[in-house]
Formats: sequence, C-alpha cells, structure tokens
Amino acid sequence: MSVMLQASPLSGTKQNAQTVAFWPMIDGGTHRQTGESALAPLQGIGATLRFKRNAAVFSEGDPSSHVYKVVSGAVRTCRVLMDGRRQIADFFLPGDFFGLDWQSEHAFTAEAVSDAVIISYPRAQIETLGDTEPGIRKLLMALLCKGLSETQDHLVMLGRQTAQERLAWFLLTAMKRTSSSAKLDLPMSRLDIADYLGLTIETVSRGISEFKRRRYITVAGAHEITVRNADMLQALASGEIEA
Amino acid sequence: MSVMLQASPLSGTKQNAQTVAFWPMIDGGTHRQTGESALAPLQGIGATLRFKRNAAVFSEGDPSSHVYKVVSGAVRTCRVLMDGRRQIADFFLPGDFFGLDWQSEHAFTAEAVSDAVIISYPRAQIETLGDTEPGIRKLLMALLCKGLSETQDHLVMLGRQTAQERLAWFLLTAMKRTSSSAKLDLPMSRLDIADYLGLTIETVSRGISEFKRRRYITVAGAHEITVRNADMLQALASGEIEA
DNA sequence: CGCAAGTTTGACGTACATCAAGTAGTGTGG
DNA sequence: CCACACTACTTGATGTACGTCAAACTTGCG
Repeated sequence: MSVMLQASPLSGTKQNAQTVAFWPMIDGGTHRQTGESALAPLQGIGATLRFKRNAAVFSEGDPSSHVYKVVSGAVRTCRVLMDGRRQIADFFLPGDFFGLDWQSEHAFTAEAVSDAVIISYPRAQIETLGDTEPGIRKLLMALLCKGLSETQDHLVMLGRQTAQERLAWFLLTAMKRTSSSAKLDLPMSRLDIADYLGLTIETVSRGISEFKRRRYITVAGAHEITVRNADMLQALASGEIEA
Repeated sequence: MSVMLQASPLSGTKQNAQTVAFWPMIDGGTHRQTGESALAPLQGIGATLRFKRNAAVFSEGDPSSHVYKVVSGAVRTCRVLMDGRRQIADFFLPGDFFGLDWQSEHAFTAEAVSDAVIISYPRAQIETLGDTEPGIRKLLMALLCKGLSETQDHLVMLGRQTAQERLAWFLLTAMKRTSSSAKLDLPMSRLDIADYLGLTIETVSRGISEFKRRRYITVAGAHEITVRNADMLQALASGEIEA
C-alpha cells in the first residue's frame, strides 16, 4: 500500500500524507452520492491522506491517477485564468467522491478548503474492479450522472440568475447537502463562495447582509448561517419573486 | 420495433416520427464522442425519428426512457425559468449522442435547432447491453466524462469570461466540433447563441460586428461565419489579451 | 414581390465590479 | 489575560460592461 503520494505545496509544515488506512471507512453516512451499498470491494485499496488548508490534492494537467473521497474537511475544484480570475466548479463535503472527471488529465485543480482527511483509490484498480463488480460500475455511473446534473444546474445559475438569486440558490443547495438542517456551518470563505457563484466577494457580502436585514437568515461568526425563511429563499432562487 | 414515439408539438404539419431504420447508421463520421468502434450491438435497436425546427425531442421532467443520436440537423438542451429567461446547456451536431443525463427524469428540454433526423435507443436495452458488452459500457462512460468535462468548461466561461471572450470561445469551440474547418455553418440563431453564452442577442450581435471590423472573421448571411484569425480569437478567449 | 422573422445599430439605464476605508474576528507572544 | 498583528469580512462611493428599449435594416420564404 503506497504512502507519501502528495506533499503540501503551500504550507511550510511537513505533516502531509502520513497515515495509511488499514481498513479505510467507505461510507461516511447518508450523503450526496447514490447507491453506496455494496462497496465492500473498495475496502483495502484506499490510502488515507491529510491536507492542510489550501493545499492542492491535484492540479490542473496532472494525470488523473486516483479517485478521492472526503473523510473530513472540505475540498474545492477550481480553475484559475491567466489574469487571476478564478472559477470554483464544486465543493465536496465528507462522504463525497471527487476526481473522477477522468479524462487522462485533470481539467481542474482540487484544493483543501479547510484541513482535510481524504482517501485516495488508484484509478487503475477502480477500473479493473469495475469490470468484474457491477456494483462499482453502477456507483461510478451514478456519481458521474449526479455530477453532470449538478454541474448543469450550476450552469443555469451562472448563465441566467441575478446575484441575489445565486446566493439564495447557494444557501438552499448547502442546506440540502448538509442533511438539510437549517443551521449551516460553511467551511469556505466569502471569496470561495464568490468564485463559486461567479460574483465578487463584496457582492456576496452585500447579499448576505440584505438577507439578514430581511430576516431570511441569521449569521454568527461569518461561517455559521442559520436559515430562518427557506421558503422566501426558494421563491427568490426560482425567480418567483424578484430582488 | 416501435414507431410513432413522438409527435411534433409545435408545427402544424404531421410528418414526424415516420421512418423506422432497418439498419440505422451508427457512425456518422469522426465526431465528438470517443471510442465509436465496436458499436455493432447498437445496431437494430434504434428507431429513426424526424423533428421539425423547434420541436421538442423530450421535455424537462419527462422520464428518461431513451438515449438519442443526431443523424442530421442539430439539437439544443435548455431550461427556461419562470419569467422566460433561458439557458442553453449544449448543442448537439450529427454524430453526437444526447439524453444520457439519465437521472430517471430529464433535467433539461431537448429541442431541434433545425429540422433534424434522430435515432432513439431504448434506455432499458442500452443498460442491459452494457452489462454484457464492455464496449458499450466504455462508450457510455466516455460520453458521460466528455459531457461533464465540456459542461465544466462552459461553466468557467459563464462564471468568469467577458462577452468578447465568450464569443471567441464559442467560435473556437464550433471550429473544433465541425472538423476544425475555418468555415462555420452555424445552425442556431443569434438568440440561441446568446442563451448558450449567457448574454443577450444584442451583445452577441455587437460582438460579431466587432470581430468583423477587426478582420478576425467574415460573415455571409448570418449563419455562415469564416474564421480568419483563429490565433487572435484564441488569445482573446484565453484572456491573454483583453477586449 | 411583399411580408414576417431575424439581425444589426443606436441611445440610455442598471446591476454588479472596482476602488477605498473601516470593522470584526483569529491567532501569537508577552 | 491582554496587546498586537494579520486576515477576513463589511460597508460606502464611484465606474462600467452589459442589459433594455427602440428603430432601422436584411434575409428568406409563400
């Protein structure tokens, strides 16, 4: 079982990629991906890695050698244009798989949003497993379909929604993902949210302040947001109601 | 073999879904999707359908019962918000497969951009074929990955590019898709382009006029655009150069 | 030919970006 | 525990790219 696959490119400390899971946990609970039963075959081929905040799990252009699963913390996939503009494609929370965009090379960079523990599965083994295990195949298909579907929703949002609508959509999506409790603990910064929604940090901040004023949400410490009126956010996000 | 699966919802004429392919053509040439060899198993399970311009192949919310392949003409997948705002997710040209977003229900509506001939394959049969034929499985996976990858590129464009950059990106993408000849015959209207790029029809038109002025392109009859300076378009699209 | 649909061009408005201060939070060392 | 610094977030003033409204022009089909 291989170790030391990754080193931390940003932080000066050297405590990355140190632990190997003997029996990596496969199922973190009831999360985004479908069909998470019958994953026993994945047991034993995963290595546990640790990443500090902002460390890269893989970079755009790297050969896509592994599939990853978040155990704790959070991960973002993003692309940075030459002049520094950045677009975040997705966030991944505990239980989520990522890195299966799978075109021989990664098209996006994956970074830890917060300190994170991640299991990596070698792509080659996943692929051969898929040939014999229909469950694995089904899972991969389901994950890809779900990813495509979510990316398409994201696309519509970026193409046609106003700043307020984007923000409402973001909060509702976050609720759905985190066991739909009204109390959200957002691991990402305002800048991350802005780059996910195709906005600036200032516009995100103003939007949140406006939602506070209208009592749609309450905020405690910038990363803890409680949704008080999901119906109004839903109406906003769907365009039933304007600004 | 079933016939009359679809009726034209828009046009008054009644000449839809009339032909059944005895041996449907599978490979329209060298097009977008990868691994188009070993598709013999698909032979014989496809039905040929005809659609008039703007007719729906399937609608958002319909059960996703089939996978489709464009034979001639072009197809768009789009979503319309309550107030009429529309976002086009993708265009499909001859040889392209679509409708495999495959989440039990279609998340987007598919419509013919121009009069089109399309082959439909029943999803159930595709799925059972996938269990026995590794080639089919690989193809589905490859198509999904390609779709995801392209959607992600689209996402970055919508989130972070200016109008001019979007337009340059669109023309370059169109070139790559249509055998990379410099002479493009765009089947879609300015409105379609606008809704694909997250812009208005006026902004698209102004952008094209500007490209004409700069001699990056020449235009004949609005649907025929010839790229004269792909390098400049590339520089614009990638952000090397501004407006 | 003649109309209708599609496209281009112009004048003007606005939502969001940019620039620029402030004001929390968060971690570190005394 | 507090002082300090640093980063993150908020708020305000101003600019601008693109949207909106409106009118001409072009194209293609009956």
